[in-house]
Amino acid sequence: MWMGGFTAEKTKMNREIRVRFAPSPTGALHIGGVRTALYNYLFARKTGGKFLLRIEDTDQTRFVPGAEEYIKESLDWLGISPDESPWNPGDCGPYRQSERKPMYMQYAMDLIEKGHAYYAFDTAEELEAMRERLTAARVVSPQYNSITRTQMKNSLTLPEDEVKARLASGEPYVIRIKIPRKEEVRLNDLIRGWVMVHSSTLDDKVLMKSDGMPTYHLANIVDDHLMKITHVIRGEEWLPSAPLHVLLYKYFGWEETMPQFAHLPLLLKPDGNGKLSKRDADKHGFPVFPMDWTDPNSGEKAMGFREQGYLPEAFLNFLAFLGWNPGDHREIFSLEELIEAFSIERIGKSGTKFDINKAKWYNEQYLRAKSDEELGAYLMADLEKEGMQITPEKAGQIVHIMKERATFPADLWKEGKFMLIAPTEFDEAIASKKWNLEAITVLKTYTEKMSAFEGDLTPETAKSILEEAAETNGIKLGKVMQAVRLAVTGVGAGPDLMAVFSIIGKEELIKRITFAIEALPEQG
RNA sequence: GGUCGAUUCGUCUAGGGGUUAGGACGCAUCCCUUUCACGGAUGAAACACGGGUUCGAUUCCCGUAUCGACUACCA
Repeated sequence: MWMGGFTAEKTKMNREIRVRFAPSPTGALHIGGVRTALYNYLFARKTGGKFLLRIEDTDQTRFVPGAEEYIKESLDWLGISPDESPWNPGDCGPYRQSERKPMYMQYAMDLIEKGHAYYAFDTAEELEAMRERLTAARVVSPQYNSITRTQMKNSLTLPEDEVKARLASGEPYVIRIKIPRKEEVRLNDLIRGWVMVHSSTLDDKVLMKSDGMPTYHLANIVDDHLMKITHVIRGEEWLPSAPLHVLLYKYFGWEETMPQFAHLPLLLKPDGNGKLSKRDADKHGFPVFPMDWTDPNSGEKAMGFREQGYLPEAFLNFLAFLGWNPGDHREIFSLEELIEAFSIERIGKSGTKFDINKAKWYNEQYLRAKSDEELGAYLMADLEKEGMQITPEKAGQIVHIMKERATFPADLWKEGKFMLIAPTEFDEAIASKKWNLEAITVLKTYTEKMSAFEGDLTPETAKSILEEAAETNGIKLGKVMQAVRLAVTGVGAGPDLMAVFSIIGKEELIKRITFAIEALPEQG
């Protein structure tokens, strides 16, 4: 007896840590779900445990084809693939609840035998009538509970013979949990501390549906137990039903191995209030899903972070900091560093508003850290789509001067195309201010000197020739620089001009300048 | 309505009985520079309110307000 508590603790502590991510395949995986998966993954890696994925598809009416593949691909893209899953099963399969269907009824029956659950035969209409009656009587929360169940059609009110007859006749029924009238239910949440709820505020939730499938409540307890889950890390929206789950563990006699709970703060809209939704994405023009998604039923499209040009490591870093921080001032974390620094204790309690600016900033940081070779490959791929080709060397040179000003890989081409395609139009505001006789004179001299130049056009040689051209005409280089840029690029802003010249090359440079002088009328 | 939860700059947050309340994003100014960007520097910007407890509260307690989640044979 005196050792009881000790052994229980010991048993608990010696168990291998196992956590799970349990999404429903009802559509694209929401960013909040991705964060939940990430925290589960980090916790498992940090503790040397296992990260499993279980598909919660007990609602067959909400099944969406492709959703499961979407979940898998999203996690793979981010590099946080589960150790055990439907497509990579371990010893606790199956990993789809629909495939576990035969397992649940015996547990529901166990509860009935113990007197913690009962059959109910009420139709949807009868339930609706009950709610209306209660609402009319100004009952604060109309629900199927210890009081109202005495007036409903269930195995608690019906004679035993009739219950048997109804069951035998194949009449549809559900199995409900019998919530005790007076009991304090408490749980120690890893993030929120002690949460206490009185059982009188709970209702007799359905455990087995009339289609023979369990509800989430039954299935998640049975499966977590069978899959030896030690920690349930999930969204805050589950907090209100957590006491029900605690009660179920107790009634099954599984208290000793009941997982610890950690309810994550919600991801909120960037403006106003409320949970982040697809509507916000459409409204603000940023994604809330990891990847593009087209709903197979409605045809509705949603954009993804991946297709928008977010790098997986940047997205991951951003996501990790939505509700968690390492406690110091570091901001940039690789997946390995996140694992090293992660702890549930440092997850915040309050909801987190979604700020796409921060996501962009992270992307810029990671983009700049990439090598010219890697980014050059991006650029070459983009160019190929346009039917153009350049050497890896040239691609490397271009991205080298472009990456400081890009947010997404696609910007490399979008913002840098002027280096491969000559301008046909010129920024009028710059032209009217800077395109004058002095500039034209210098540019003419420059093309002459450039034609005569034999050798490597490096940023340095390009510059010294330009300086000579200005000096020859007794003009200060700074005065005409903007015009020179305009002539070659068509615009007034961009990366270091001499580096651009070196990339463009001598022949093209002369062509562009000559064209500009012909095309642009001299201003005052 | 009920139950549960949350509340530090605009946003993400650190901190915690005595601090000039720290950092990051964004914003502004300046520097660098041939422009823009990068980078650097500087600046504006916060403890929801009211009561306690205390020598002292942003920090602890209690209320209030606000916001949110949940309240299905959905998860």
